[in-house]
Amino acid sequence: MDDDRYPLRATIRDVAERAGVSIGTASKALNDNGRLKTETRERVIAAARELGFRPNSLAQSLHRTRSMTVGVLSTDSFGRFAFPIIEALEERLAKHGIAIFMCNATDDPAREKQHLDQLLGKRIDGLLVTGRRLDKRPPVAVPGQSMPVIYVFSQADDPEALCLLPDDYGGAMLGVQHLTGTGRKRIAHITGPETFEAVTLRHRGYRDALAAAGLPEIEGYYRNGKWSEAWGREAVASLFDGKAEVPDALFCGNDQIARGATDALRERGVAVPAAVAVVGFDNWDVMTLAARPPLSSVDMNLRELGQLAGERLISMIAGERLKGVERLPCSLVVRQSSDPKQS
Amino acid sequence: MDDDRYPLRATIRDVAERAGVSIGTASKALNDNGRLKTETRERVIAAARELGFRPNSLAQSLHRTRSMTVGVLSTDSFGRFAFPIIEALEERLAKHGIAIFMCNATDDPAREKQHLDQLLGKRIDGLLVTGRRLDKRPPVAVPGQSMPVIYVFSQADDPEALCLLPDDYGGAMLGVQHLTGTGRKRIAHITGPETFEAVTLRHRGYRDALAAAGLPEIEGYYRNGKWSEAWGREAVASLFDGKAEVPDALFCGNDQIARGATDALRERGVAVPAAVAVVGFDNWDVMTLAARPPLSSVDMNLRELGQLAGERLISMIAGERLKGVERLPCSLVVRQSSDPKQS
DNA sequence: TGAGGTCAGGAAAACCTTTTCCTTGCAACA
DNA sequence: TGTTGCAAGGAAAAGGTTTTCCTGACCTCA
Repeated sequence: MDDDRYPLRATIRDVAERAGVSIGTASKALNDNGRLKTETRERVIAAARELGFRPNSLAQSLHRTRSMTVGVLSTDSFGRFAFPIIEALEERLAKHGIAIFMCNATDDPAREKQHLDQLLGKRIDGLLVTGRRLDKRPPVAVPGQSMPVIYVFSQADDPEALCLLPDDYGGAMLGVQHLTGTGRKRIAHITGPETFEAVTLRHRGYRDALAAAGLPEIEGYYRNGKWSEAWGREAVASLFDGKAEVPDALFCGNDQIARGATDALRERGVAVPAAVAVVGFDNWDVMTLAARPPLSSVDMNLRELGQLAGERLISMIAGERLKGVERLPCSLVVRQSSDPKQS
Repeated sequence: MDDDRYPLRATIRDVAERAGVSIGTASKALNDNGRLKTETRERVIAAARELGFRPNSLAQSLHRTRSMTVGVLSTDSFGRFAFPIIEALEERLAKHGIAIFMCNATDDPAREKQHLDQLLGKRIDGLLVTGRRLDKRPPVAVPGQSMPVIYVFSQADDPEALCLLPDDYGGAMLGVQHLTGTGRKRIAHITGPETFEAVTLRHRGYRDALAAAGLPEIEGYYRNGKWSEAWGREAVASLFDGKAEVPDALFCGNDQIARGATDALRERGVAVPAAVAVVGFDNWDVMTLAARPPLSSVDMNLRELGQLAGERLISMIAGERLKGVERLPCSLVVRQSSDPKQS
């Protein structure tokens, strides 16, 4: 073990020495500041390169008042939804030289506080909170407006907060309008538990889209259950078995339900999409592409949501004050389960 | 916008002033160092609390030579596999007060270099590289042993590097032994493309387990294809349709293949597990629990892998030198697809 | 009375950069 | 010749914290 330890890094003092200038001058040369002869500037830059000098951003941050880091606090052990968001966010911020601290506090307020303390100590320039959207969460306890906070795919119980969400209502409209527009008249909605705000919003979208198409709501065609394939199969059983009149389309609350429903239909010998069209929600390829036939689905554009969060965060760090709920439009991806012409 | 900007944070100087001591003394009081009267110590601590003081960890890091941060560089846009690993790692490191910078460089060397530069500037204490394991990746270019690097779920083409991987060979043995142990004689292996090292390792495990049980390898029972449900269905078709002798068990390279296979068997009226047992790989609940019947599967213990990575990284930061390939055992989760007695 | 010891806390260097303000040298101008 | 003006670069403060070393004050023992 001796002293073959990891060696020390070159500092600007080493660079200055090697270039034969003062450290102030070296700094100016490297940052393209001050009044220097081009020759001097180049000499410093060469010295820096030769030494593999890389400025210590801790020291820089200490001086400037920006750390060029933000925190991402994820409740809901960064699942399938948080991932694309965070990935897009990271990509967006990296372009501005901002790095992200990743923290996970699975609905444990104590761990959340601990993480928050740590992040505050690291002087992050902003904070992004994400997590499952069951209901409004208590706002993060950052001391007295000390930094911008954005909630993404998560809603804070605080009118001053900025929350970025997918437009569940509009997404549902989109899905159902696609079905009404292709001639479906008896559209059922099989979805998750009503404890999710998204469920009630999508339900509203469903109803409004039916109304807009002049279609009646049919008794028993709105079904709440779990977010699982098993529930999709079960719902199909209760909607179809022994019924004289059956749906000609299913709008499902997520792709797992949609897939379960599709499987159940196929096993009953009901043709999809000929007899019944199916549209899911989430556009999760693992489900939509593996289903037979592949599923049409509403896409929440989570990557766009993450990018938007990045932009908003940058604006707020620059001083802008933003608040309220902003909803990003969903889009519809049509596949064979609702349109036989798709390949 | 005026001056309702985000206010300044209290520094240790404010704390010292309020407690009527020098800043050195304040520091000692807060860090439980030096020789101080208990009364003084408590006065400082009280002052700190009243001001909501939180030490600036940038300044601390500047002084100590540890930043208490590590970088996570993920090629493979942190997919399903990287997630549990990173989550467990984060949890493990958080206990030691170490935060992680999350970077994503989807197989783009330029972005990787850019991220690396940024991380080096931030003086991370260590680096963890993760990503899809197709083949050995070129080692990360950290200048001259400047910090510990660990590859997890990824293998570097460098004998000096430490690589942490699941024991694919042992995992396959485990799965196949379970099948031979429950009386299966004709076990096929349906798996992914041979470009993955994991595929060849698992294949070896499969063969050795057969040999250990005194079973012959059967011509055509090892099948390479894609990692998809569709391939699982297709493989079953070619193994069963029009064949006089068929397998009595399928060991699949991942859960998607296993699920596709199970679906195909059911649709042919082949009873699972009565006539054919199925075992998957990955233990991905989205697949294993939704399949009918639920799938037995080999679990790579990715969370444990992440924890292990955290421990190793901490050791290496403390000065220990580690290298070589370390493989973590897999475990088997038995469900109905291979054992009718399971619920 | 003085030498030495302990206790409590202060002063200042160190960590690495950036930036503001100064100094020096030299040319141009009256 | 003396005054300006400018170019080039140095000195030092600042940013927040930790740590080493130092100073007094008080006590003990000879």
